[in-house]
Amino acid sequence: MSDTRSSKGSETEQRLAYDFSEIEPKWQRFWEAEQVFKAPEKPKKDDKYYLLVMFAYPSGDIHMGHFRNYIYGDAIVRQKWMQGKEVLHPFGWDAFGLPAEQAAIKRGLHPAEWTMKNIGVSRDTLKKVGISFDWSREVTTCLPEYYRWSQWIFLKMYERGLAYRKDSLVNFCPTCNTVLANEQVEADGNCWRCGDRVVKKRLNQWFFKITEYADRLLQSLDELPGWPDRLKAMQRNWIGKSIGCEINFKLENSEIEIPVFTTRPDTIFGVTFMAIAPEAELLEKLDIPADRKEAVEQYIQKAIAKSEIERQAETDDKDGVFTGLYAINPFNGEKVQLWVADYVLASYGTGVVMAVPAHDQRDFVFAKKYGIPMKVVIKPEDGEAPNVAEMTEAYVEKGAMVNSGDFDGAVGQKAIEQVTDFAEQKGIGRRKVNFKLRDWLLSRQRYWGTPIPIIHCEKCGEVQVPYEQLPVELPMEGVDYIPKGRSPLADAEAWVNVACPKCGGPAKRDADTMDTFICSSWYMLRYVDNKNEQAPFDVEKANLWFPIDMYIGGITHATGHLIYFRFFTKFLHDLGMLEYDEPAERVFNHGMVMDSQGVTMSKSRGNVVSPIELIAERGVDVTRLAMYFAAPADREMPWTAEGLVGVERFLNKFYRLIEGAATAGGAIDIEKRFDSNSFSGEQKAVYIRLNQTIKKLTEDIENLQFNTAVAAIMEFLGNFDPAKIEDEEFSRIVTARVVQLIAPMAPHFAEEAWRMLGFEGSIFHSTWPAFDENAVQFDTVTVVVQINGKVRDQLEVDREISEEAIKELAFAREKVQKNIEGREVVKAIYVKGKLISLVVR
RNA sequence: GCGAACGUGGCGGAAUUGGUAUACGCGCUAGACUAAGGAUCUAGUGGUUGCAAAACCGUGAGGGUUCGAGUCCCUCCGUUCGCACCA
Repeated sequence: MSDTRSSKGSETEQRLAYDFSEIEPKWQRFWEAEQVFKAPEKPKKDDKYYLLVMFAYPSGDIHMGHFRNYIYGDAIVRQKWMQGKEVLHPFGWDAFGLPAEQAAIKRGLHPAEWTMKNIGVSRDTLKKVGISFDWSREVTTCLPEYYRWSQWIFLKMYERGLAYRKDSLVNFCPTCNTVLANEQVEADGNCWRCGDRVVKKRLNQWFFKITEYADRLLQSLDELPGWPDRLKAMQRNWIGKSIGCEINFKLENSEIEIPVFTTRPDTIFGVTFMAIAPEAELLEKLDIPADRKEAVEQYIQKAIAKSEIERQAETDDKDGVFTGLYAINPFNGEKVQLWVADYVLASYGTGVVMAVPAHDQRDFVFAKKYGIPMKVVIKPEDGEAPNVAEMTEAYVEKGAMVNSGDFDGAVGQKAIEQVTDFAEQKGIGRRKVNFKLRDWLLSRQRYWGTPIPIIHCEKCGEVQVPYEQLPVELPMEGVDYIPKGRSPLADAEAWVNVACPKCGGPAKRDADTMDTFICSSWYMLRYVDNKNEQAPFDVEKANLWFPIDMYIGGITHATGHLIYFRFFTKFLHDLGMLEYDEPAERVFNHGMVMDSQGVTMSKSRGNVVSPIELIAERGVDVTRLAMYFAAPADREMPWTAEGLVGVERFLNKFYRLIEGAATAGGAIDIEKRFDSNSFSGEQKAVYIRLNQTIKKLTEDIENLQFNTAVAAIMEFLGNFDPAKIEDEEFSRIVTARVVQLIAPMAPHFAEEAWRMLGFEGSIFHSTWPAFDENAVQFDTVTVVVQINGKVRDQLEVDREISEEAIKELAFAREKVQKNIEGREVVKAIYVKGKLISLVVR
């Protein structure tokens, strides 16, 4: 055995039996030089495997969370290579956006400089940790060769009316000086980046009409069995489909119509007031009586000034103000008060609700507070109608209609249909589907993003930049990009002033940039053809590689990126550029890395563990194995350095085993077939255990159950002692097989071992071991004997023993006799190969 | 409030889906080898009782179904995550 107590200095005694600091870089260089992980241009459709990990935001160096994410994908693709698949495993950088810009400004650097520097550092690190990315496919979204095609897709959307501008009340972060998408406002109403309070502002902004795809985005979820249920549930919730009815009320003494959306048209006769959102545009059309005007205006101003957070905190306490106006219920001609109330959302439905306090809890609370009457119009099907005076909460269940004229007696869903039919016949309403999903606000008044390829001409209006003029490059010089509340590009005179592509007259470029989530909505397609200068990607190549077989990333993107990239995919499918209209067959959300106390790692808490330091100290493979082993891949992982100890010991043992097998000399014929009938007892046991382990590893890696995969190898080697086996060749083949099994998870170690055992070429071009289906079970099994549910004895029997024979054996046992003595056996159940259950009385 | 997931030794976690609970690893205890051990090897390690054989208890709590429940059903308790006035 070699002396391993060398080099590393006095502090860090080397723990491994081999010098990882020499071995690991050596194999990394080998993989790069031999292009071991280079994806083919055009794979064979049936043999391709596209594994995507979410690309990185280059905000510094990679951290433990990235590392965890990437080693999971890495193990899978390494196994796929060995299983003969043609693999695409690319990586890139989500390089535009606010965080980079802010970080750069803070350091007095240009965002491009800061970003490219971080990309360089992170790429180096990823190479040092030996992740098997095909670097020739690298994509960087802030480079013109990439964002040119983001602009191209934008224009395609624009041409189809899916990208449009409108005045809109938008989320605006005063600190970041920009508008935000709904998805970028945290649940508490604060900005996702700076955490400060978001306010509403009416601005002219660009939107993607993602709502046009709402139904398809929802429906396809049912056809994605490989997506986690939790994720699909979150998306369904976010899209939020409601089927209902739009009913037109009329303003009293006026031709103004007040449409409302309701999912409960069967409660129409119970409407006792209407409520309109403070921000609703309809409000501007109303002629508020003079004596109410001041009160109403004050209320509106107060409500709009309130942040989302305040309004959401008030779900129990609703307030509003009476407008002095009345609306007419088209079903019964009743006159009801029209209120302004901030519990009504301007952005959902029509911004007005018909309030039915007896049957809606919110309306109930509001009516109670302001003494507005209530009217019961629904009763339990087999019960009495609730008494208004005694109600402490709204009766929201469906039931039978009462006090509803000709509709009395109609029940549940049928009642809803009848009322809706009536409304449609009379032309006072119509069926309507509403979604919670809103159109995607995509423009940003910031510098560091993809310029929007639109030109505003005084004469021609909005004109698209001709395709041949793409990309509209983001100017690197001459822009003061420090945020001032309006687009920095608007002040870049040399850039913004252009000739109109249509009339040649004076015009200005649109000075907004695109939300970064646009860059990440189609990057998975650029990877298939990242150097294409004619199109975003080649259609044939995309169809060969798509769909993504496995997409790994955090759940944090559930209702953002993971919806957007589905939207883009469907759009490109509609353009005829993709056969598939869903991007990914399987999605896997890995858990987060926590510190040893179970607290999220963060710079501000100072509990961050650096993967770079860790691998420098203990080696990549040890760190990887410790992470695979520490917790199931989809769960939070509390990181402790103790976890490294076990895998270090294990790798040392394994290394010694390989040294032994290597010194035995001679070439190994790893495909040699054995006649298991000629095996000695111990040899046969090893053979069966090996086959069990191969089966386990084959399945566990495919299913991302790495913790049990590592355990299975440990268990196998714990029971494997070549000294007990006479057939030296057999032992060496077994050793080589186990090296193959661990290769996806400890790749450097495995390459080294592979070479030591006399093989040539990369182990990842060797063939993943097949298991012998006939040799995964032992001939004898342990059958336990339960008496009244308690285990009393166990028998070692032939696997195929008959039920009669084993019962006879069982009853003959002393321990069994002792326990059934003097009692009657009323039942005897035999579960093959597992147990006998006796019931005695 | 709604939705989802989870709760197993001192710790991280296993359990072929209803069939020997605690695999694998950490830690701990004892022993071996040593000048030495923070190296390595061997054995042990859920709890209680017992010299032992063995018995009883045991997967958040309580109940149920079953020959048999960590696993299925019901009622609670707790933790985590997501959504949150969507009419």
